[in-house]
Amino acid sequence: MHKYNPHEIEEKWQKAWEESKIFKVYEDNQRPKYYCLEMFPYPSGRIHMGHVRNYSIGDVVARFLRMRGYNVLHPMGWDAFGLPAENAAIKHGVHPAKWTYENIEHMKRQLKRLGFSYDWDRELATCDEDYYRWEQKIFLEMLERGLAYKKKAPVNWCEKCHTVLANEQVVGGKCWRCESEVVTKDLEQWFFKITEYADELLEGLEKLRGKWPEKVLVMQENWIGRSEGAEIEFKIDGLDKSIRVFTTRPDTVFGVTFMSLAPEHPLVDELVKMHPETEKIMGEVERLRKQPRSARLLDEFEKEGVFTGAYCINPFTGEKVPIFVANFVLYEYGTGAVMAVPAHDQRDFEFAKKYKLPIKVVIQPEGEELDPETMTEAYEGQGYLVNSGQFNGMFNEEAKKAIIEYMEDKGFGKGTVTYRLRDWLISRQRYWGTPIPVVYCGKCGMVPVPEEELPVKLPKDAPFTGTGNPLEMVEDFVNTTCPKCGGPAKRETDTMDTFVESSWYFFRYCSPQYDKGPFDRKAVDYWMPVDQYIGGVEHAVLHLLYARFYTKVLRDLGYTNVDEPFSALLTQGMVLKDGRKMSKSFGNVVDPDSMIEKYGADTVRLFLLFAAPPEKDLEWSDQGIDGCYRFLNRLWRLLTGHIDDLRGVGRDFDFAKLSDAGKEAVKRTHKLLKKVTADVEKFRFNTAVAAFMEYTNHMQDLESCINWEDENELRAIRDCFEKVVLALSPFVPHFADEVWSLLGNEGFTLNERWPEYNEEWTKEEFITLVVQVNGKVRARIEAPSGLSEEEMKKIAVENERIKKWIDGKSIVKIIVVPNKLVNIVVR
RNA sequence: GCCCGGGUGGUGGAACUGGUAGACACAGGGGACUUAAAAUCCCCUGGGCCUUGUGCCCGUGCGGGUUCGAGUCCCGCCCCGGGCACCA
Repeated sequence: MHKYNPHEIEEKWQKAWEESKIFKVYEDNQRPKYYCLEMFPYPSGRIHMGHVRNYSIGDVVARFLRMRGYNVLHPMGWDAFGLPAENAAIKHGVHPAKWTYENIEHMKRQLKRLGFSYDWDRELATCDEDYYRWEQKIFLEMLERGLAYKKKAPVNWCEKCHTVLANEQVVGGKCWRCESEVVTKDLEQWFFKITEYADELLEGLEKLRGKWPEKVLVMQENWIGRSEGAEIEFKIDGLDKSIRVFTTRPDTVFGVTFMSLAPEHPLVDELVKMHPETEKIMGEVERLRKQPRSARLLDEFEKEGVFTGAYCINPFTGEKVPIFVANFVLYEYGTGAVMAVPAHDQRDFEFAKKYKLPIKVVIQPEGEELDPETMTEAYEGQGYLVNSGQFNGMFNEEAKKAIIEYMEDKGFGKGTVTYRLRDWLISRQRYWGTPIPVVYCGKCGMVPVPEEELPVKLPKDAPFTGTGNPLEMVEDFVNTTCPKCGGPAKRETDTMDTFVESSWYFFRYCSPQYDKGPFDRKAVDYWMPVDQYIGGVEHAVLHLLYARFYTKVLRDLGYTNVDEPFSALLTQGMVLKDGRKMSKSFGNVVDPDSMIEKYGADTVRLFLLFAAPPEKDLEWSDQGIDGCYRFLNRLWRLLTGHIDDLRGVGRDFDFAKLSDAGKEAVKRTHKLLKKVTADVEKFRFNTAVAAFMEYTNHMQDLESCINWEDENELRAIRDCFEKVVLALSPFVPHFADEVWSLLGNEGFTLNERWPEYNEEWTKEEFITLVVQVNGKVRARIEAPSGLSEEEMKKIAVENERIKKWIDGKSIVKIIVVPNKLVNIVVR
């Protein structure tokens, strides 16, 4: 008898799979397609446990569906552009490309050691010219359509690193890398017009309800932040201009007592000139403008404002309203101007108290009299309008509509919708990214690089000094000729945010070598959308929103008719050690390689599937994985213990002629198959693995009772074991293929059909009849299954132990749950 | 503050649609085998009580409620995790 030797068999089967190209897939209209995708990794150097968990889950799904007759696309690749590569270049002098490709090499070997069923012929790296050239082409088309544009915008800028930082790279107002203060700078930056799709991105979420985690849907909803309201124009007193405000509470417009403008608002300079002490006020405004944006966005940051000296006119009341500049007003949101109603907005209330501005109540709640003199906070609830002219007495929700209608009629306002979502800033002043394919000509201005000149390649050599954008310093790259006039021109040196690459890689997988466009329409029509996407919840908004947006853009550019890329989403939890995320700094990293070394890949995969349901965080346990290894050894001994007897016999057997133990074994097997099938369908891998363990325990008990001399019995057991092995295949594929072959079979379990179970044999002959008296369990009785209600009642009532509880009492009623339970209600 | 999750033994987690709470595993205790150890196998393992039984009582964050019956449904709290947050 062979001992379970994971390393030997894993190496053997991985080689066999590779040689037979078992994971290669093609479009095939004869079979239903299934696109199973896991988020591709950043090639940071080594695979970590989080990846192994993610990909183990994906592999079960892919292998299961393939065995169920689907044509499964299961690709893998590399999200290969990004800052760590450039940091490595700065720190160790390795070229980002060398660093990245070496990491890919290593991580690919690690993934292969884990036995995942990827079609490696579809592998892609986003830093390949063949990949990013198509991204440049799509960019040009977006530019043409106005979906990509350049504008001056306030951004986070680190003086020391001489580069723009994304919001998430600003930690507590400081640069995450050099810890120097981040300032706000107005810079020309490239944006994608994601706001144009705000409504569609919001509505699209409805289609995904039930198939994406609710949490992710809600996060995207919040992020998009649609709010309905109105825009109202306030004329400036003594100036032929007006201020437009956005408000969600047009019903409170009669309560406006001042106006707040964002410091960046373009009218501010002009208004301040109306103040007698222009210079002093301008100084104050400048001070507010210099407050870092990141700090201004914090809740605790002190709210302050400056009176501009100017007034505007409330179009409803004709009242003069003072105009303030306030640091809490965001220029990017709404119109950058807010009508302040201190009685009904807490922020305005606090501001009014601070600067001693009037408070005017215009909404009265029922059964309560609001008095501006005694109010301690704003009343933001509903009520009836007062002090509001012809709208007095109206319920405020009604008044919203009436006031909007009135304004639209008179032409100084309208109902409108605003979003929190901003356009996507995609410029990065970094080397290791996709170059933005435009040039600047002194004569022609900004000129797109013609398509036939793509790709705009990253220059191989660039100085990685740690300051400034290396691309700017490569003369050969920067200096070029204008495609329009042939004159001297400068290249754009910004590269694209790496989230752009990950926004369409799933399309590229469908035809990764296609050289006539980003992807082959036919292949995409066949494979897309992704049927099951699996990855970490940390991408709930960023990547998953960008990818949805980009898909809609590709659709509108005519590349596809898919408008939601991921039909279903599973967000797996993190892998923790000692209750926290694994990290080098905390020294609690468990290295997958060392675990594979110790137990083999199958054990590692099995533990990650068993230790927690996929969507929950998983606590790594050295003892836990040990338990999984012991289980596989026990299972191995069970399945191979009589292998020489089993190998020679057929599979057809006569159930009726089996021994009791044989019958029991067959029934256990079919019940197991039923349970595992149902669990895998629902992604409940942890309970599926538990079912295998339970099965193994029971079969060990039966082992000595089974008649190993009887041919019919042997045939039955062989059939059972083969079915079990097939069901194990998605979980522990090397183990399964080895036992499959020891049982005398050719080929791979992955090419076999998922085992069917016989419903007849999953039925219990006997049940435990639970008898309750007044809802408390008082007896458990072994009884044949399928009894009628009357028979169950009879058994219950006549039971000795039950009699004790019901004698001398009157039975009020008896509730029967067929095949399960009887509850006798007595008084 | 708002919005999502979640709270079950010493631990990770089970429990279909309201019907036996604690499957499976880990840890712990006891035993078998062994000169010994490892490996393996067997038994016990939520708390309490006594009359040691096929026993009784309590027990799924807390307090109420609905129901013959609640971990599961409803109401009100507490705690933990995550997300958003001066968004007008």
